[in-house]
Amino acid sequence: MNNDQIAEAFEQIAQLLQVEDANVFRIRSYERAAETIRGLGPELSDIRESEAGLQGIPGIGEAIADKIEELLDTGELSFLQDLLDRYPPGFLELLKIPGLGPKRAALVFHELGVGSVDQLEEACVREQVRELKGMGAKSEQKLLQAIESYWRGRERALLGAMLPQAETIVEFLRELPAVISADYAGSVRRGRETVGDLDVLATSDDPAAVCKAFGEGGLLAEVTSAGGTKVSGTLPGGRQVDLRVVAPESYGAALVYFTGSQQHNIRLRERGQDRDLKVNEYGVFCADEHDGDDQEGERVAGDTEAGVYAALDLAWIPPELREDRGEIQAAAAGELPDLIESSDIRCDLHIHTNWSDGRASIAQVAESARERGYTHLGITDHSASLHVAGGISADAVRAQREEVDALNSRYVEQDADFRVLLGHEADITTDGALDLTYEVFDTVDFVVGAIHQGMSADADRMTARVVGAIETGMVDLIAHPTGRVLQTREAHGMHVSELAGAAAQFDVALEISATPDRLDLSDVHARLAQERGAKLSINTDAHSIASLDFMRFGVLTARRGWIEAETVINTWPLERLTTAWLQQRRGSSESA
DNA sequence: GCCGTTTTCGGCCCGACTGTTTTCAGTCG
Repeated sequence: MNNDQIAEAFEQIAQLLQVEDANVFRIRSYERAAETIRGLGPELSDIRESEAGLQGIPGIGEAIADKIEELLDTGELSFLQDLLDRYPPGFLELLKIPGLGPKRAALVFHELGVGSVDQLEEACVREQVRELKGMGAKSEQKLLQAIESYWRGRERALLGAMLPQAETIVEFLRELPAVISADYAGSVRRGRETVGDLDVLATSDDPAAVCKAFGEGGLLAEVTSAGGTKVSGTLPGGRQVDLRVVAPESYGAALVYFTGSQQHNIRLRERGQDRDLKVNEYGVFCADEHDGDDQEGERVAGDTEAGVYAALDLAWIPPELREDRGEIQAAAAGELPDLIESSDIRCDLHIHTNWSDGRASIAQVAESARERGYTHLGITDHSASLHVAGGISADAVRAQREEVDALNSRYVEQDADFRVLLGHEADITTDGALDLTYEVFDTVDFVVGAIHQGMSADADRMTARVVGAIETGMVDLIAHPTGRVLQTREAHGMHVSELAGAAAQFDVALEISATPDRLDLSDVHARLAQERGAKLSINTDAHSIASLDFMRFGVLTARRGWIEAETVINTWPLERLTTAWLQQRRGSSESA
């Protein structure tokens, strides 16, 4: 079992214990364990064998460690199975309906026998739910609406789809007269690869006016809840949006609170408690000494995020790191990473042109890259064996070479600070061979290795294929290393730790594909790779001009992985990339 | 269930909004 599967088991335990009305702190322990495990780079099976062991992981004690061992050894967990056996198979899905939490799920199950979303819908239509204690006609109606939008929206959406929408909403808010400032927060601001709903924050001296204007502004298909400082609703696509409005002096505290993550916020508030400070979305306050007195203590911070963190003796923590994955300890010790920024990116090294399955010409792509402020660019069309993507022959590669050389000559004549590199995306075939002739290898400036076929093989075989390609010394960069496609295809089992080790040893870069439905390596895997000493490369894998804009999603993913600019070859000046790295690598592979 | 050089027991983040309520539980983030 891999880490995600084990985390999933603990999430299910937490949910079922909530339904069973268990101790809330016991539930929190399982939730925290699940999130911690999702954020781990190394596999639990490896950690178990290490010196520190499973209980060396924060939030993992004896009981949970035992359960991890059982899962690793048997693939099953009797404790979870016993819980699951008490409910019908579709029961956990019920908890995904907004407005139906664990208490009401237990209620409809025990009173009405409802054990799935379908059955809940039926019970609402039959007006049975309104008869239950604490429920009424209105809650029944809300549940029906929630079910409908659940069917429409399903699960989480891709960051690539939601970030532009968040920006649109923020623009709208900023134009309202009553709004002083507005920003998006939540998981979009943290750059998570998928997003459940949008969280937006505004400051104003007249919050009620902002809430009213937002609710009536036409952006929302439906308003589900509206108060004086908070509005919730759904976008036309069914996606939920929450707006919160606070006074300017609370802006920083509200931004921290609303950006999360939940676990990060809990850590901050605990840290506040240690210092006799109360942290909430309005600010940081001296904890009140007097019993039974509701008066708030003196405000010590709140208008800026940096002030809030400073009050807790912490450096400001970039939003992408706020996942309770060690960032608070790092901030306390002054050891936060110097994260890569979009402005550090000088090139995109994985781009398809109309020589294979891309839409634009080399010259068009190059011009577009120049406009984006890049100083160089790598063209990488598919190798011959990838017929479905119009893979190109050795003759075609030679013709590309001539075209690229001619283009570069023009840049030299124009005294332009821009060059095109000719790369080649060589397929790693099902038998582990590299679809690359020496002729092509000698013609191009660099080679990207990638798996596009035979992805159902097991983890050992998949890893061996890619490591084998790395060991040829003919590959400079591994594209979308684990092969996952978000919400479509699971990562093929790949031992990323082993892969990163080989990449570090042979000085091969691993890609963070910036394509929104890939983001592969993931944040967690990228962090692991950097820790193992591997170089990384952030690329769009663009097949059109517009897709060059995906770069920022790759940068966000890298930042979530604690990646510094130095690790990423796209931040290096051209000379360093070509002379100091590519040519040196090729020299060493030829002499080997 | 986890955690701790003040603690191995007794703590564990904080607030808004809704609907069904005569004062608050449930849900959400």
